[in-house]
Amino acid sequence: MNLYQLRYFTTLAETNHFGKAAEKLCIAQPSLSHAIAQLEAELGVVLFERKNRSSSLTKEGRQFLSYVEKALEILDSGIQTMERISHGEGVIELGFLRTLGISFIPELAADFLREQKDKSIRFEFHSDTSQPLLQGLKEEKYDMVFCTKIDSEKSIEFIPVSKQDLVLIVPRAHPLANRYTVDLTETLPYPHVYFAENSGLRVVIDQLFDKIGKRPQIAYEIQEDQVIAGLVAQGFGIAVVPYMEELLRLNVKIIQISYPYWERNFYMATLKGHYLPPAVQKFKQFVIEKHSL
Amino acid sequence: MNLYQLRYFTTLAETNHFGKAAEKLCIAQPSLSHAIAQLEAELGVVLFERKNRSSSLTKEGRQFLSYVEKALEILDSGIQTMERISHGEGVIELGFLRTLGISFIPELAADFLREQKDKSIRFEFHSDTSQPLLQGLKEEKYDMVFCTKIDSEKSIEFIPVSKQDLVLIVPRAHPLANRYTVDLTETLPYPHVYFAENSGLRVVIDQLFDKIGKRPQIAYEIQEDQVIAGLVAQGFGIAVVPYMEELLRLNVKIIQISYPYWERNFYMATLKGHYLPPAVQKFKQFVIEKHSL
DNA sequence: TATTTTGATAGATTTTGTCTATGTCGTATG
DNA sequence: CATACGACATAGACAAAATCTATCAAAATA
Repeated sequence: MNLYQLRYFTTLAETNHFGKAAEKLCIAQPSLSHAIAQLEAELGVVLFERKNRSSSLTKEGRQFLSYVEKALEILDSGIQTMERISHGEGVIELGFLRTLGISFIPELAADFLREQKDKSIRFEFHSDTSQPLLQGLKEEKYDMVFCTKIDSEKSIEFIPVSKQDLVLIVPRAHPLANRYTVDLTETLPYPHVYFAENSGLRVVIDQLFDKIGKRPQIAYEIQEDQVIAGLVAQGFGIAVVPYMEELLRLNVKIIQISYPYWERNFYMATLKGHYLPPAVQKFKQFVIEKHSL
Repeated sequence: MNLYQLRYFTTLAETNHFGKAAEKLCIAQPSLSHAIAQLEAELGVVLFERKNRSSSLTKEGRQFLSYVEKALEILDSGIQTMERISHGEGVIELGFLRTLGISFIPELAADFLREQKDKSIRFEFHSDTSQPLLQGLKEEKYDMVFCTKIDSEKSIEFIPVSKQDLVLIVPRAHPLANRYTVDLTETLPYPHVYFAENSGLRVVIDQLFDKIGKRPQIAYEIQEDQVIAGLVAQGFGIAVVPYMEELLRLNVKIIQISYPYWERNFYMATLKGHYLPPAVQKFKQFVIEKHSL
């Protein structure tokens, strides 16, 4: 049994006429006769009543038709879906760090969509910390994630796309406010608004202070970097935070940290050697060409 | 696209290994590779991730698989149904006159089923009058009907299978009770229990009385011949009814009608030159061989 | 009875599914 | 580090089958 026979069958069932159906199918009439005869032989059932003026489905033919129509309908919608995907349509499951969700990812996605006029690509956005993101990537929950690098992951391809410095922010009226750079040791006399335990950056900043062998006084512990910045602006303390555009709009002074040096790199991560759906492949190419460092 | 490719696809999706799947499918491994490659080319989508140790479905592959599995399941159940029908299984839609439903049809069906040990043939029974039965036959509502003949129906094949006499029944204590035959004229002095207007036999018996130029006195009008017989047994009148076995068990005397002569023939009717499902064909053959007159 | 219509049949041709043999790539192994 | 092996792809030959054109047979129409 073959698909084309089933397609011929449904067409013939519509027209009830071998000649007309063959014409509709763009084949010769004997081909259709042959195909239907073969189908009937295989099923052991007569599907059409060949009458003098026209043909018509038998009882079994009608019964079989209902199965075939349903099956073909499902199959065709599957084929259609695949063809849409192959033409670049599709959903890109994007994972990223919360920090990147503020401006980098939205701008990147918007840029990409602007360039892809006719294609209908949708993004699904998922923010999390690096560990779960990479786990999700390996489980194919995400097509692509933007996060920090973990060197032990041999099966993942990392392409650098963005970096972020850590800066000190202080209220405008603070003693350190007119400095351009500071050594982290100089911040120790002042109470800090600090990242909370469960925040991704807590570990990083702890390590930074470990390099100078001291920990700061902690006035408040907060998860969100934006909240930290807000508290600093209101004079609740000083803080080490990743640089973000938003800081410029707040009532804080931004000061470079001269020592210890630290730079945080962000990477686009995909499974190494793994097939990427066309839409994802396009997006990856776009990021490499326009936004990689 | 071909059916076999879809079947290969589902098998490969189960094993995730070209070699193993090919073995399961009883084909060579390159054939499978070729078939899948062709499917992928046609859909424009990569369905399998070929990895070093084993293969696995891509995201699109999983999506397509769900469609294909559903479609094949429906198609296969359709094929199975057809194959069962071709092996003689099936439902026979049987239409017949109510009269025949008392003993003739049940006995015929039981005889047939007794002879068809392993086959699972079921009957659907529908009783009606001749006109609607033949109409239903032409509309393929019934596969076969048992009724009286209508000569104008050129598209229907009638095969005689049973006949039935009209007899006079009277209560045991009736003046006519010890007669063996009567002329219908002799029944006119006595009140009749008569078939109602909408009964199939009313016309027939009216015509019978028209032959002697008179109509009887009507005491009661009833549709069902068995109810008529019951009323006669209880002394409500006399009646002309078709002969049935049941009459022997009632408290009535059965008397032949010597004049006018009348005989009612019953026929098995099928659409002329029309394809019959195997189960129906078998039953028709059985009736012709064992029960036709 | 001749003609038209409809579908089946026959034989040639082309397509395509399947096979065997071999190649390539990447991983394990000595 | 080279070799062997496992897993899939590729190439070319062969066989099966789907399509075509031409023709036939049966039934209905004129």
